[in-house]
Amino acid sequence: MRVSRLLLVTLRDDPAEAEIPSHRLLLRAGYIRRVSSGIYAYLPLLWRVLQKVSRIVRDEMDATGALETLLPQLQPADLWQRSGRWAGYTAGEGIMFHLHDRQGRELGLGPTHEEVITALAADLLQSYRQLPVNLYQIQTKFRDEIRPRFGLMRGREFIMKDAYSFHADEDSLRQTYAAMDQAYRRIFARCGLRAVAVEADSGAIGGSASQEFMVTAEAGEDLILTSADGRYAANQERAVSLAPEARPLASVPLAELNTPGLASIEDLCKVHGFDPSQTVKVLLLLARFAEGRPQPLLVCLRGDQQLNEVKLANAVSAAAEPAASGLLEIAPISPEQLQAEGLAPLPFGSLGPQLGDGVLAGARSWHPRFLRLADATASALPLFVCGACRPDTHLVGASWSSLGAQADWTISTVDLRNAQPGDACLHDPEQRLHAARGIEVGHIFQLGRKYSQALEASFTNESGQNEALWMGCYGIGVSRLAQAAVEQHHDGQGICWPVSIAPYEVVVVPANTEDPTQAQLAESLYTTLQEAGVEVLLDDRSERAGVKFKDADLIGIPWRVVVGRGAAAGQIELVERQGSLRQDLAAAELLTVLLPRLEQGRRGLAEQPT
RNA sequence: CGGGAUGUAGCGCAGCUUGGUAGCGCACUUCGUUCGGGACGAAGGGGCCGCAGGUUCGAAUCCUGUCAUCCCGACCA
Repeated sequence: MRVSRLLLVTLRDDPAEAEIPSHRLLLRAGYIRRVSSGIYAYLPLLWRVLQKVSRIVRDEMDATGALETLLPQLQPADLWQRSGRWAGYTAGEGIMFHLHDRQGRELGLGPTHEEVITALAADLLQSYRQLPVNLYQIQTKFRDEIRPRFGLMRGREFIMKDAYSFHADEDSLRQTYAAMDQAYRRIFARCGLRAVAVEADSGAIGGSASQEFMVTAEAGEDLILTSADGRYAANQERAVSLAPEARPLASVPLAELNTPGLASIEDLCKVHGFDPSQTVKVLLLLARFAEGRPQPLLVCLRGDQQLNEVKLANAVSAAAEPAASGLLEIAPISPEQLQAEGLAPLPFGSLGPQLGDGVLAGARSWHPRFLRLADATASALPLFVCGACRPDTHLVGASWSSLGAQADWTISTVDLRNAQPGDACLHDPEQRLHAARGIEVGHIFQLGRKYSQALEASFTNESGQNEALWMGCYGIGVSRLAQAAVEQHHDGQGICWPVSIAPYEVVVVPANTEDPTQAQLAESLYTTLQEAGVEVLLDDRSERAGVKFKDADLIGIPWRVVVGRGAAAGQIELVERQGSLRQDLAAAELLTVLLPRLEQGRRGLAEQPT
């Protein structure tokens, strides 16, 4: 391709709307244009990148025996009602774009495809003989993100590869899950990305085991915690660790402490000389559901620990009354909300675990009893400091039994704390957790039978019995991956694409187009490279050399062939975008020198074939 | 949705405090010189000052409303 015909529009200044390097560079180098918040046009250069990523994804998926398909983006509401996800995905902070057709029927724009594929499986899959089967597609997904961000990183419209596998039993599911794990590692390696697999929360998708693939980069939205020995890696949402030991509280009889104006753990400890690990803090929250009444929560944590909201949401979903389903949100209870419910004000700065359900009596819409949860670090404290449930008063030397646990109320112990960098690991307390930031580019799930049961997708097993299908699902954010690659591979001059996903592999730059010798040699090398199967650009623009070099660096073409002063003597210069290689050589030797290196680059970080 | 910020030419910005009818750099067009790391000179073209009301003889500038975009939080590939 000739650069003069490429519609290459590069910007000299950083666009004000972009914050992180990859977003800035994709805009500056002419890869994307914003059409609306979270909605981008993929310009020709980016489309080539996306196609290359897709090709690698296809290649590896096909190699596992998965079948490519293409499912509708416009999906009927009733499918989602049957799976129980319509309300959660459309009401409140739901992310599904939805609309009515001319008949008044409700439709959603597919944010994911479990419902469609499962309905299809129910139709197509009858016998264990057809199993296992794994279907995948690469298409645009629509999600009305609460906050679109960072260009392609979190768009409202984005390209995703999603795969769904169906199995006769859990063991078969585990095998395909493992095969996907391996395929994903190869995909990211072939794309030239350093990615790490971490244990993950399953989120709204549901199911049991799940694993995320993170491209490590400063701008990543996720915090990942890993052990130095590499045996443990998890998203902080999910990570478990050993909390630091609590400082023991001197054994004193239960006593009240006057604490005017001390409404935070920090102030309380500062004034009275306690350590935060000697205190129990109590959070009052309200869980709202798609179905069922709001549930007040009383959550206890050791004073030095932080609440993990994902763990809390999972615990609440598991423990909520049967009538409640589709957890929408959990938020702190405010004095205004209490008033709206017709309830008396509560002493928020000095709450204790012993706060009785009586304070909820007469609530207009809420469940009249607290769901009481305590983190294990709080439950394990023999003696602690906590609020007395009266303004400006705390208790010293409290214990769970002295407060009346088991008698007037019970509290469930669950893991609710955030694991922190520096915490000891469970698998080996000598190992500490280290933090890194990551961009989630892939996520694989063992779904189990959640969707197949809801949508009645069953098959006949070997003994003639009908059984619900076992399912797995496996996603890769293709457009996000492209931007993640830029985030991981750039420098002060621009993008440094890995060869395997670069829009073009080589750019031939005649330093001076006016010089016929240079122009002719450049043309001839351009042809030679094309004939050798190389994806090559010829920068035939009548720009000065500096402009062409700057643009080549900015758009990140991995190899540059400069045809300059040495052209008359048949000498050219070969420059690698990333790294330091820069060598003069005879034009006739170009293929001999370049092709082996290109071939290596095309494999990305994947192992050499043996 | 809560908190913060910004909307002036394709991009980056100034002008707004103190109202007088819009400017700079880059990009674009033409000509000339230049030609290995974003050249120089000359001459041009391009603006509903986000939008709508209001105040005023007069509004980019003051007031009110509204829309859009970005950042921090909840969501996720």
